[in-house]
Amino acid sequence: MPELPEVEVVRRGLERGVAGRTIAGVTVTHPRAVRRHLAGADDFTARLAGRTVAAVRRRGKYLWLPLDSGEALTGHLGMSGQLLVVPADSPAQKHLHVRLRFTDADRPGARELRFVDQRTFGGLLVVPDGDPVPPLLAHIARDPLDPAFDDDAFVAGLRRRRTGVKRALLDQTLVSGLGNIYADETLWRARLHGERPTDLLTRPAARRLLGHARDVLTEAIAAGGTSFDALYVSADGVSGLFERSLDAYGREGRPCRRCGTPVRREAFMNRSSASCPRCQPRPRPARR
DNA sequence: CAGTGGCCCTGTCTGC
DNA sequence: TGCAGACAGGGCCACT
Repeated sequence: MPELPEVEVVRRGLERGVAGRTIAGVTVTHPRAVRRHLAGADDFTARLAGRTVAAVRRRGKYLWLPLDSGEALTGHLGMSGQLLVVPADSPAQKHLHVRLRFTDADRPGARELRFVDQRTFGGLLVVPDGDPVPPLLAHIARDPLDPAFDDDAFVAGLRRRRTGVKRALLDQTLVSGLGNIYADETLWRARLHGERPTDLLTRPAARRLLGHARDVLTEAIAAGGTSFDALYVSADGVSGLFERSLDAYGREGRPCRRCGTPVRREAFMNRSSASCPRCQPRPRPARR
């Protein structure tokens, strides 16, 4: 479940592995992987051949590779997507969908870029680049680790909404990078139930919430991300170690690390939320 | 217009 | 043993 920390770890791996290299050719073996490239797989391939990767950038959970053509190879990992930099002669992964070979492919030990995705929620496409982001991503808010993130605008935007705080944290147009794991972790640290109404949060509480989000994202990056299974690995195939630091997510029934009360699990938006019943009491039903 | 819910996918696990 | 169903869930879009 790649969220900001996992995507950032992948970005760093790609920066080391493919920045500055020139694409020799591309093979799409599963058309669904490029379904968001509306002009089709052939057009996708044609726009990449011969282009040099200038950099590797990220906003929220999106990655993009600016090219020397003024376009950008853009990708989202969805739930199970992987971008791997592996030896060009290594065996194909089970769910290998796209391969990018580089112009140094004839050199011994040459590595290529592979997009592997079991659940096919992720995908790649080529779009016009832009500053600070491709227009395609203009609706994605900055993430809390972005130096240009506007804390005051976040606090105001959060309190202006009329919804639950977890929904707001997951809304990538308000703040990007958080998914179910890090939203639950942020709420646990902030001692807030996810259904607390956003418009009733005080400014200091909203600011503390943001601080906790920043902390958990930063710590998770340092740990290499969270890997529950083999579905998330870095570009070099390494699993992250943050799972052992999780306080809420995936800890249903186990004692809260703060107060010992068993962590609860509740249905939420066709998925689930984990929280401490004592540290994070449900809001009173009566409101307004 | 903001908020909400459905849908897309496949592998793994659980229950009957 | 086998099969059906639940579950994992980010982003987009339709609907209210």
